Amino acid sequence: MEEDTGVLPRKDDFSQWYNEILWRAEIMDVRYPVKGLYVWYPHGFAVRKRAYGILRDLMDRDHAETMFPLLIPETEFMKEATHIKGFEDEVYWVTHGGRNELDVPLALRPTSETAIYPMYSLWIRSHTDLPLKLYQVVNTFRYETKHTRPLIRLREITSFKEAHTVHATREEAAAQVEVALGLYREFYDSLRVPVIVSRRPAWDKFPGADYTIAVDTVMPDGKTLQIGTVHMLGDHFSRTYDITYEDANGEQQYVYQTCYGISERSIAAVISVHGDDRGLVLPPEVAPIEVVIVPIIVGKRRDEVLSAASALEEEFRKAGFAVKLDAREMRPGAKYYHWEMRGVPLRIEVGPRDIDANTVVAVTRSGKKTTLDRRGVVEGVCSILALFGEELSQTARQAMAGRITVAATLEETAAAVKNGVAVVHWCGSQECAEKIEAAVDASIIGSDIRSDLIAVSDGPCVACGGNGTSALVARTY
RNA sequence: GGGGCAGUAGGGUAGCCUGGUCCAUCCUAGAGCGUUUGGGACGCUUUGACGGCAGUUCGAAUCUGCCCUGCCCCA
Repeated sequence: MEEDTGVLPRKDDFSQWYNEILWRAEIMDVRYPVKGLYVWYPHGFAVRKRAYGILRDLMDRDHAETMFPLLIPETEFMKEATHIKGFEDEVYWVTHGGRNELDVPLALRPTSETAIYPMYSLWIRSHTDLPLKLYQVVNTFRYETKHTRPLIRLREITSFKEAHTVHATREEAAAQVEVALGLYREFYDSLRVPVIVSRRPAWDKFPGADYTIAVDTVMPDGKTLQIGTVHMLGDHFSRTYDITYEDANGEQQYVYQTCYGISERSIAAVISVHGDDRGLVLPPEVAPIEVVIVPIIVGKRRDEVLSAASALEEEFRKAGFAVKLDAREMRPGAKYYHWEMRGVPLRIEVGPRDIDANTVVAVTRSGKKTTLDRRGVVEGVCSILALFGEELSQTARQAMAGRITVAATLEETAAAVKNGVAVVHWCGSQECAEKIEAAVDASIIGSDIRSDLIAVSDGPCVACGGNGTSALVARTY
């Protein structure tokens, strides 16, 4: 007997599952012949489009969208020392125009600080120009030497949403960090992806930042995935790029800056957190098709069923749903599997029995079956989808909660990180961090934890016994 | 960064060590025709490949070299 799950590996085998679902659900094609660059299938890109629509709407509340060039002259790129150190090993350089060598090599942006800030220096004159909050959604390039992986570790990040804000004071900039974190929380709430927010250790912060606060989620194999970062840049870059404003007293002052970003790792998170053995499970908010209508065509009532299905489609379309009528010449079961693999949240079935009874059958991606009265079907579907989204949030949240373990000893920590995230007490020293990391084969990913799933407390450092406070230890992507 | 395994049609595999035929093979793959359709339909016909570049050879999926790509494990 063939298994009904088809050929998708079980999600328990997460790595295999992830590799396969990407092409079976038509998210990414890995066969592009350059390492670390992958192709978005239209369906994957449609998910991206909706997710980034949400992100843009959030940013547009008080940021303006812009677009800076991909190429950065070496002379600008090399100005900020710590920033360069963080990126120089993974920068692609354009050295030729045609056959001629360029006088000044051009970097493909690994991130855009060095492209944007020289322009900020020109644009910002007075305190009335502040605050300035811009963002762009662009591709960036990093010559990754580690194992590349679609959507997760890329040489071309195709979907980097980066925001760059400028403020008159350090306090304002610090406040903006909190605003950004709030936006990112909202974004991931919409994607139904639970997150943990924490401050990265000093050695793991963004090159050139005062501090970095990261947004992580936990993948099904227990490793954490960083899916957003917010950086307090202080005045490091403004001193390097000479970004100053004239204050109310007529004095020149350096500005304070922040930057923060989200990439297509957000899509990897949606896929991985919600997907199951049958394929993708998409929250209605990001599903390119929210409702698929499958007509149950039986012999002589074919035309009758098809026109009933078309009428339904039209009704959903008018109500604003992303709806698809699947009128292909296939058996209904084959269509169910097809759309389940692609993550469609709700399937509507209409057949002769429904026409006779004046009903339709609605089945969610989680398998919940409801018979709806044909009249008021749109309202019925609305509430089913809203509930389905809520359930995704709850399920994902519980799954993440189950992967967080408080650990009091190194042995407990080592056991905890095999399943997910360990919460330990840590004194904050790099020496102890290294001890812990060596002992448990995982990394300190952050302290100053902000998560309603984690109670923060003080206690003896798990490595040295000195005064410590809660920190996260995990294996990471 | 280190190590290993692998690339054969849309997908999965055999063949390779030991070079050669008339034909690879399976599929939830493609095209066509017919009968079907409330959880992956069936029959018949048919299409299509050896990752790339060079080399050895009368002849290369198979041998040699280089390159590219993917996956797994370790740092």
